[in-house]
Amino acid sequence: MKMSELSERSGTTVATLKYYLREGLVPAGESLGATRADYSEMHLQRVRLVRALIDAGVSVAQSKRVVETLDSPPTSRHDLLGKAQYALPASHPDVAVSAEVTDLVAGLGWQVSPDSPALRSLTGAIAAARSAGVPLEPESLTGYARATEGIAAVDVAAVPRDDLAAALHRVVAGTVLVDPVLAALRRLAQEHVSSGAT
Amino acid sequence: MKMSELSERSGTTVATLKYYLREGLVPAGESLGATRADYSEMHLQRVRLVRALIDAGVSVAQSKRVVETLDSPPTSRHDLLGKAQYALPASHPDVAVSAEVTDLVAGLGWQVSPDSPALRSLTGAIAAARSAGVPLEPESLTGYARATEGIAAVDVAAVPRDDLAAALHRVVAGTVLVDPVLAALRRLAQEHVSSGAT
DNA sequence: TCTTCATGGATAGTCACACTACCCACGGCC
DNA sequence: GGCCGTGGGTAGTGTGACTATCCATGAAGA
Repeated sequence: MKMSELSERSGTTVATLKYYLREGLVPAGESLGATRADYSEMHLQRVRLVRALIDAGVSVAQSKRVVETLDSPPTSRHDLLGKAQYALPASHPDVAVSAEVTDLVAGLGWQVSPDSPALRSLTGAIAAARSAGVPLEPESLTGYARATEGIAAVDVAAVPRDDLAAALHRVVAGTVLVDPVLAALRRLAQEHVSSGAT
Repeated sequence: MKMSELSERSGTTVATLKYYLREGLVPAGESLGATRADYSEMHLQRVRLVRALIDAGVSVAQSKRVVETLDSPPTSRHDLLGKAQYALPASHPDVAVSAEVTDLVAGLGWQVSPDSPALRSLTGAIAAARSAGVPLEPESLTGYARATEGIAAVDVAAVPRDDLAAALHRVVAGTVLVDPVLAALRRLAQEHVSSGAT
C-alpha cells in the first residue's frame, strides 16, 4: 500500500508517519524507485502497535527499544521472557533492590533471576507509595503477589505455542498494554468488593 | 516549619514548592506576617503525595483534582468509592462503554454503577490492546477479572475503618500508587510461572 | 506530452508541560 | 544596620511529540 493508504488505515497523519520512520519506530517500506515505496500489512501492524504504546504513555525512545526487540526474535522459548524483560520500559531502573523485596520473593517461593529489572521496579514503586503515605504492609504485598500469580497464569496461557516471533510480540505488547486493562478491572473489582456483595 | 525546611524534608526545591503553591497542589502555610509562613506535617505529607503522583506520571492538572478531593472528605463510608472514582485520573474518558464490557461485568456477578468511569477506561484499554494485535479473548478477560478480585480484597482490607479522611487518602493514593507495584509483581510472577516451577 | 500530485528527504517551527530563574519589597534576626 | 528568607509575580528553559514547509522527482491521468 502507499503511504497515504497506510496513513488512512492507521489513523495517523502522513507527517507523523514520516516522523516515526525517521525515528526508526517503523521500518522503511519497500522502495519502488526514488519517490515511491510500498508498505505491507506488517507496517500497518507496526504503526498500530507504536500508536498504542505511545497512547499508553510509553515514550518514543522506549517504544523504539520495544520494536527493535520485536525485529530480532528469540532463538528459543527460553529466551522469550529474558528478551521481553530487557526490552520493556521499567520504572526506577537505577535503585538497588531492597532486602524486603528479596525476602518477599523468596518467601513466595518464586523463581526469578536476581537481575530481573522488575525487582528494581518493585523496590522503587513500593518506596514511592510509602513516601506518599500508603503503608503497604508485608501481608498486603503478599496478598497482591498471590493475586498476580493468577494474572501471570492467564498471561502465560495466552502466549502462542509455536511461532516464536508471535509469542514475543504477544508477551511484549501484552505486558505493556494489558496493564491499563488490569488497572480498570481493579477499580471495578474494588467497587464490587466494597459494595459487600458476594 | 519554614519553607526552606519543607523543601529539605521533601526533597523538592523552593522554586518547585512555590510552583505547587501557585497551582494549588499544596495549600498555603499559615501566614506569620507578610514575609513568613509556617508549614505543618500535613503540608509535608501533601508535598510528598504530589511528588509521588507526578513521578507516577499523573499530570499536574490531574493531581490537583486528586488533592482537591482529599480536602473535602466524604460524609460517609458509602461515599468513599464514589468520591475516589470521580477524582482519579481515568484513561479514555470519552469512549462509550461496549456491550462486551457490560456483559463481562454482568457475567462476573459484579455490582458496579453503570456510570463508573472505570467501565469506560476498560473499554478503551481493551480496544487499544486489540488494535495493537493483542487479542484478549473473553476467557482471558474473565481470568484477569477473577485475579483482580483478589487484589481488590487486599485493597479494601487495607482501608482504615474509622477515620474517613484517612480512608479516602488511602483509597485515592493507594489506587494510583499501587498500580506500579502490581505491574512489577506481575512481571515477576510471569517469570516465575513461565519457569514452570510450582 | 503536459500537468498534477504523492513521495522521500530534510529542516525548522509549534505546542504543552513541568519546572526554573530572576526580580522586587519587606520584615525577622543577629 | 545589614543580610537573608520569604511572598508574590513574571518571564525563560528544556524536553518531548509532533507539525509545517520546502524541494526535486517521478508516476499516472487527461
